Amino acid sequence: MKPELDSGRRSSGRNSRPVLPGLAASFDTGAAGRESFTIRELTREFAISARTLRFYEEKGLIAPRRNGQERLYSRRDRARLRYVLMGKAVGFSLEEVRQMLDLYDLGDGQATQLRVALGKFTEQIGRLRRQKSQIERAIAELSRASQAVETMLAARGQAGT
Amino acid sequence: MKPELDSGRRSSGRNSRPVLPGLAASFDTGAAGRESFTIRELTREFAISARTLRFYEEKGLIAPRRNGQERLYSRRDRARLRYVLMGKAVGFSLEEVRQMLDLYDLGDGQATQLRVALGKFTEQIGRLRRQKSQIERAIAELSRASQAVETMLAARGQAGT
DNA sequence: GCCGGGCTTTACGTTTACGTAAACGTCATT
DNA sequence: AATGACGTTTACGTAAACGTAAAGCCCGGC
Repeated sequence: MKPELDSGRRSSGRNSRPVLPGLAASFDTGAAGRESFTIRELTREFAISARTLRFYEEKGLIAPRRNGQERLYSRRDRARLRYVLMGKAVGFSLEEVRQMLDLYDLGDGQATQLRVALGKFTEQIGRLRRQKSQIERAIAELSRASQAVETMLAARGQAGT
Repeated sequence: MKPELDSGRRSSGRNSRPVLPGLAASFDTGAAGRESFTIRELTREFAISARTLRFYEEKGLIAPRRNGQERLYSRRDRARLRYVLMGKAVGFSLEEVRQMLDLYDLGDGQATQLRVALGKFTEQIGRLRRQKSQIERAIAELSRASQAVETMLAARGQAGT
């Protein structure tokens, strides 16, 4: 299954300043002050399930520290999460997002990493454009079909009169 | 997994007269003359695998008669297949296509059936439009991000000089 | 002492549309 | 008899991103 375009409905006030790599992370808008967050807080802020957060952790996307058993998310974890959600929203798979995050972690903001990310963005834009034109074709096709059916129905109506 | 928009690359000459319900089926263009087809012939004509054809049969989309063990596809089967592929191409799931085909089979071209199909078309157009605008948002987002990264790279370049 | 919440882990289930063996039958060649 | 090419059936595997139990730990409250 290809990564489904996320509906992009985040609920973080109006603070979401979407950009992406080494950008969203550094700006770290919203929820100022807070030092760490519980899993519930994040589920509420981003409107995702706890399962989802654990799943992301399992996939190596986020790595909150523990207070005994409990997960404690730092602001950095939260930033990464936002990055993940934004990545999803623009159609990246979690795996792709992970790769970019990993790169980003290596040496902060190195040119190479920026270029890699840029490449991925460009690629993704291409994929999206192709998808878009497919969708446009499909819409055109369906519109034609609808027209045809409507015509048929009209004919029936006439005949029935 | 949501039904992925098919690439829509059928190879049936230039004869594909796409419309859809009770239309494509009746026109039955191309490959004139032939009375029945083997599984291989259809795989070649429509560029799909034999597995796919058997799968469609398993799902109740096509029901070729048998010559012993061998499947023999009639022109009607072939028309249904084309309908299925076109349905896929505009984003319907096989299940949805099956429903429409079933309807169509009941009483040929009844107004009710046409209306049902029309409803599905309209719905699907709506879904596609929503997808399209999501994609447009994603593209815009990614373009912005690319711009930002390029700017950063440019800054690096400058700094390095 | 028990109840309700919230946290945890492990692990199987879901969806869609096939791919991919495995294993065998049937002809026509070679 | 062996090799291909084509056909068949049964049935498990795959991808992506979680959902959904099931079962247990720990805490405050009544």
